[in-house]
Amino acid sequence: MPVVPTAENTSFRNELLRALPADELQRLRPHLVPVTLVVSQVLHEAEAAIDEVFFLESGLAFLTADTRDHGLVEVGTTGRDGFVGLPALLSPEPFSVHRAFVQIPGRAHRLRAAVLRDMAEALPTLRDRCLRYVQVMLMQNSQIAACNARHELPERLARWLVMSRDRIDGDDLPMTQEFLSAMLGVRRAGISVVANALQAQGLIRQSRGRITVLDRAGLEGKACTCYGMIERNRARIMGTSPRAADAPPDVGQGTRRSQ
Amino acid sequence: MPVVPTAENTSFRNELLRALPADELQRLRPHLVPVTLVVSQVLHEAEAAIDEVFFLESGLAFLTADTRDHGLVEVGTTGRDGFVGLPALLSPEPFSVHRAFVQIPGRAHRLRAAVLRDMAEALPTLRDRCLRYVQVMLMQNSQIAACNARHELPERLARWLVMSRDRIDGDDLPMTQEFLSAMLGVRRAGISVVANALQAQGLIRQSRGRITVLDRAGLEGKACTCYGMIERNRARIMGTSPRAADAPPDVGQGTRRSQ
DNA sequence: GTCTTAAGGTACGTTTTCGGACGTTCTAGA
DNA sequence: TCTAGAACGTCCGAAAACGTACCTTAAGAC
Repeated sequence: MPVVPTAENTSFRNELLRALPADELQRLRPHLVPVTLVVSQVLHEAEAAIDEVFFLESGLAFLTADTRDHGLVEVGTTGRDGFVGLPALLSPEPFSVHRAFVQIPGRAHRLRAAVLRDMAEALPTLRDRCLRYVQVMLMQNSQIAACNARHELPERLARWLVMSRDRIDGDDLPMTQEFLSAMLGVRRAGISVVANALQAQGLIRQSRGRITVLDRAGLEGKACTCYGMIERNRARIMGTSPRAADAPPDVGQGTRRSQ
Repeated sequence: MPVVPTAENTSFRNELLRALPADELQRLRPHLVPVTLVVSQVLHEAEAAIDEVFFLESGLAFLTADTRDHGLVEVGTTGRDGFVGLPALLSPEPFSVHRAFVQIPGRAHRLRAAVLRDMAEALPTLRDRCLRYVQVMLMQNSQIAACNARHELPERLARWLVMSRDRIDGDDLPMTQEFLSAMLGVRRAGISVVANALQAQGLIRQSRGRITVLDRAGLEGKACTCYGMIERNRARIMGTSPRAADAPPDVGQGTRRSQ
């Protein structure tokens, strides 16, 4: 995704922060605290107040909803394409419905929720990018809802792997079958069978607690249509080009930045 | 449904509008166009621009996501507890990912998307209430995603009926089994079996194209935990009391707010 | 090197839902 | 009043996923 680096934004890899003009970044920067994200770190506990939000630079975080009787299920994924702590933008006493935790370690910029709220008030581009990301998450959540209701495990797993792979550097996904089964809301044994099928086709390679994507395009071919829906809509909402390997050079939507 | 809108009867039934102070309402009112919502009316087409948003006064609208290969699935429900057209608040060229349509006829106030955007800029309470509702939809979407992945049809249908019932006047839900099956993403035959079981237990009564809730509390008892999660979180986000049967007083037909 | 344990492969019967079909009943319109 | 079609109840075999269990294997601790 070629974004021309300027003197101000070169240090950021987060896609929301990279989109900010120099003056906004200057206002925001003093409040950003660089932090390291470690595996299993909980960014927000479910049904707890949100004091700080996180703009990811690398690594991957998952949001899970609780069913009470049947464990947690993944409802959203955030990498450096967004930030964790959407409610900070949406209400004055923000609290997280979901549990947000780190699965793939990395770095982030931490920011007090109240500061983000104030800053979004003052900085139009920041607000625009963040609210667009809210819309992305709305879309992602609901597509996952439809996907969970309609599509079968092989397609869902493939979609999930591609989406995760898209949001990180490299092809290694450090996650166990146990973890995948929890995220998709199925049995571990089911993941085992499907993952072996994908491996037999040469699309992934499994080792213990790690899955390596060998053929991203092939894997995308196995994924359900939801992958394409999510990526296309995400690109349209954010005003960027889709990630898909075979994507045509999409004629930019309104607020396409120069490149 | 004879509602007589006298010139003085300007009080709103929409919960977002009811929460506005007099001055904000006065600013907003000239832009509100009262409209009638008829069955099957499409408020927003999927993947199309949003020109107008709708604050429902009565009736019920559903949002559906498209799976491409397996039809539409319900991902959200809006009655007079909210408004249809969230993206109007989130981006300058709003477009709807979902198809939004009317299932239960009623009335609404129509508003140009651009006007809502401008008004939300100027009117703090309006913005607050609407953004809170965005958070409610985020929460609702993701709980439905988890529910679709984990819970079985009987519980999901019960939840769905109670949630719909909560958002309208009375106990009659004008919808066919065919429709219900599409919303929940299952076969019609499955709905038939489960609905008959609920009827045998005296919780609902079915006629052609209509389901009457006979025992709301009993039906809630059959619903999965997601009902409680959604209602509790909705109340917390909006700052109102939960709708549940055992809730404290001030809950009659929906949540009454005084200003 | 050994030991411990988490991670993963596989198998069993069972339950749920599927896809499809057919017949019945009610309702709207000719 | 009659009729076509929508709405619904029911049934079938098939497929998917379930819950559970047992065993093997690899990685890390000592």
